[in-house]
Amino acid sequence: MPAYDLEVAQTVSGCPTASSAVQDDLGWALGVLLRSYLRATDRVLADVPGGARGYRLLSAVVRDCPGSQLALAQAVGLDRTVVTYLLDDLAAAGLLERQADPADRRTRRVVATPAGRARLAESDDRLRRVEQHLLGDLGAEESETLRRLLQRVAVRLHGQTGESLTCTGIEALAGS
Amino acid sequence: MPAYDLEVAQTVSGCPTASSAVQDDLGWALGVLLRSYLRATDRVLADVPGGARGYRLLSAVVRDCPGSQLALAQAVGLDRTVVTYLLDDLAAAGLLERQADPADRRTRRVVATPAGRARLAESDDRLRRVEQHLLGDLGAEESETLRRLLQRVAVRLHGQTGESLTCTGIEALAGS
DNA sequence: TATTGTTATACTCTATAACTATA
DNA sequence: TATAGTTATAGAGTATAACAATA
Repeated sequence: MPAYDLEVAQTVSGCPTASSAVQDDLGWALGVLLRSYLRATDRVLADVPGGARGYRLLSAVVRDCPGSQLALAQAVGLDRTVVTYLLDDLAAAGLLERQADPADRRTRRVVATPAGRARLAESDDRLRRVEQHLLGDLGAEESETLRRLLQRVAVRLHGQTGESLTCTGIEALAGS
Repeated sequence: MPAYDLEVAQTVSGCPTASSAVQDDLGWALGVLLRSYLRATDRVLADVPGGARGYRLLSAVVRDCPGSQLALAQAVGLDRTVVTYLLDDLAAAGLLERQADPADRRTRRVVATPAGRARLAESDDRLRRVEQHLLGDLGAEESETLRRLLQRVAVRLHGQTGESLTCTGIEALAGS
């Protein structure tokens, strides 16, 4: 994925010419798309403490059933110490609570509050709009084709890396 | 881009069910792809000092004609102080040189060495292979379709964000 | 006085390892 | 002794600002 000049074979004052056009390069397209994606999701999740990782955690709490923090950390693919920090912030914002577990007093059961569920629903909504916006002016059919192909590629890559399917796509944001 | 259960309407012990399947979600696919992309490029560029940003810089030096460090920084979208550090490492590795500019003794003209050009060529080669590997088992026709659609989307997004076309796709790595 | 490049300072993340309270 | 959660420490990375040398 080299850097590119605007034109294919532009020659500038004796310098070597660019070998590829922007239009032909997958890496460039992927880069632009992913960059836009990261920027947009970052902006959209600004009101969730911890940003993308906070969202991911909140999402897991709401959807994957509350469990211990350790189980939560593993499901989301974060270190347990990081989870502590993130939960602190999410709890301070009133989006979830740590409840005592009567069975094992070492563990804390993490439960989302109504406010947390509401915030999550809003975030989900915005994220869906972001996705639609990213695809932009593609027609319905093309859009569907792109989604399908990306899905195929992603499913295969996912199988290779052996990640937990419970994790969300935004997980990449953390660079974990 | 919510987190997902494996099944669409799996209900676990009274918890709310997951609302979407993995297969349908663009965000998830983009996340997986992005993660794989970053991992692969990171690995492939490990022998370039500064990693992806070092590569980007080296690439700009070789292809966009050597200029002042400031011009270089702007072309690549990095802070000039970071460029200083990166150039230090690239120069120490013998991939480029800082030459005095007879016209303006404040500026340094950055020029790639033969070793630098060779290293860049290798990196470009590997990056292309990475791209092909990412698309993996898509057929030739599908692969072409995906590239074309991504290209369309990317060109449009690119126009919206007003980035310099000289920048490479890997720029996303820096999270700039 | 403005500009190029460098160096220094501070701040944010992250990762590792200690610590506590239970079991 | 082992585990869940927390807190403390250290390191990398980044950003901001001060600095030296030219113009």
